[in-house]
Amino acid sequence: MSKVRIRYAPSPTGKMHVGNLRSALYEFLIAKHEGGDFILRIEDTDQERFVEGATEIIYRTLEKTGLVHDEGPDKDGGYGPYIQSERMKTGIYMKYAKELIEKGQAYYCFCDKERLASLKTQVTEGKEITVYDKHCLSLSKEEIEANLSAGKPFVIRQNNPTEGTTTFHDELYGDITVENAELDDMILIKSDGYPTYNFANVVDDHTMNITHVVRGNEYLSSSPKYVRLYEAFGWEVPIYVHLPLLTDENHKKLSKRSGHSSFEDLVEQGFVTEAIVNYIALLGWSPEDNREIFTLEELIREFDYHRVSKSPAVFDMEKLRWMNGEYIKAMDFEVFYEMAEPYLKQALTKPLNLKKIAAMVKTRIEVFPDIPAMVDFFEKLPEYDPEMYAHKKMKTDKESSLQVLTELLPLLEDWEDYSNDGLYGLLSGYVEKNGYKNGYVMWPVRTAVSGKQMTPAGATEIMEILGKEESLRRIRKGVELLQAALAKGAPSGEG
RNA sequence: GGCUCCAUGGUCAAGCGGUUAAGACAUCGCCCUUUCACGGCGGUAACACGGGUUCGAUUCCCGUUGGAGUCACCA
Repeated sequence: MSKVRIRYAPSPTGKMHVGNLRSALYEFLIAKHEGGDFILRIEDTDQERFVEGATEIIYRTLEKTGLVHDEGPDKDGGYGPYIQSERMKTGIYMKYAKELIEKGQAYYCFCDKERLASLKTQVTEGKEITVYDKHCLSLSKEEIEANLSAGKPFVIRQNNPTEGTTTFHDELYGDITVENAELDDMILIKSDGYPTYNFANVVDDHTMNITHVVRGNEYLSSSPKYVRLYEAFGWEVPIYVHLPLLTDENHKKLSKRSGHSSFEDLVEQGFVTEAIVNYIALLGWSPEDNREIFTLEELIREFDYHRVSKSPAVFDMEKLRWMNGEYIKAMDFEVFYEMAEPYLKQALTKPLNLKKIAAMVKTRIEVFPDIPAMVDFFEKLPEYDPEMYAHKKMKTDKESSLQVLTELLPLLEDWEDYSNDGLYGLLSGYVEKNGYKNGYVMWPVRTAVSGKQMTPAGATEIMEILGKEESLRRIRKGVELLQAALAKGAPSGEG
């Protein structure tokens, strides 16, 4: 059997949304699992939708995610060109279209927009479809010649039979049969001379020796038409693998048009590339065991496309966040620090020990942008409600907190060792001497030095970062706050 | 609307005739704890419905219902 060759054939129309990326991933994985080649082909036959720079985004994304191609516009493997607009210049599409005309499998069509519009039928509220009526199929050879030499614009259409059925086989979905009468005479060559996706795809896949056509299942219902093209040419039909769709939480297909997030957006939102790849690999495929965390290498080894599911999968941001958190926790600290630093600096400008703070935050975030809101209290004590001092489980209230802080203040003023260990020793000594519970003391201290309900570290760790002066300042502030609150006669906490 | 595909908890999913129907995310509770988090333990929660086939259906077949995709000189 010949070597497996699978292509990823994106259109350069903007950023790569996750559905596109998932297709590329699966195509890459199947090819590599089978020891085959992964080929990049740029499908830019729609001049109107072409977006400047989009091709670069494709290269960049494939490189970042590790989906390195064996052949492509930048890596000729003997099947070039790999960009359809360049292939067109070789005249390949027109040549094959004419071959089909010779065989009676395609025909010139000179119908203008107006006539086509008259064919439109409304099927349901807001939805119109046009089924071509084969009007130009009956044109005589003389009429065609006359039109052509008069320079009349034309397209070339596929000539599908109106009786019988066509069947094609998909590796996942099995045999799919449709009535030929359902097959529209789709356009192969547009009036601007460019081929349509439908045609270029078949010609290129054949001439580039593609063995497995792997693509989204939005193509499932039009595949019989492609199969007819292969058969019309007398070419071998490739192995088809249609992938289940990725949808949003409303179960609608992910698409650029609907503004669904692209790979680049996710990276901007603080997701790690490896986590994104890992997560989308699991959307529509599962391994034999229960494992969920995979490197690309491991995916290549495990990825058996027969285990790809047939039903669509919802892209769940929550689970991606979880997985991203797992990747962050497992990350080497230096790597993590490099990525976290900009977010730390976003909230912190004072000379603080950023590495220590980074270490605190590493196991507690899911995405990097979680960082600023978690550490901003180091920079500046936020305004806070004295009610925060009351905590049921710690058995603290405003009175007890005031007492603890007041008693602690002189001890802390005399204390010089503001290391975490030193401070913890001091505080636990105080706890022990008075027969308190840890939390009874730690809670009010932590509240005073952070002014937050939630912090990424305990009281003494925070004080170590803050230093003596700032810690004392914040505790005095806490005392003031509590005195003021109690003087107002506000009811104390539940206790 | 025609055609095509799909159908296990809120989500991702295992299961491929006989199971107490896995696991993960989310959610809830408990434990641990210098709060939260992390970690540990546990709970709630699913085979869409109706017919067959079979000794026996989540699993096979048919229908119903539901959902999705597609019906362009876009890919």
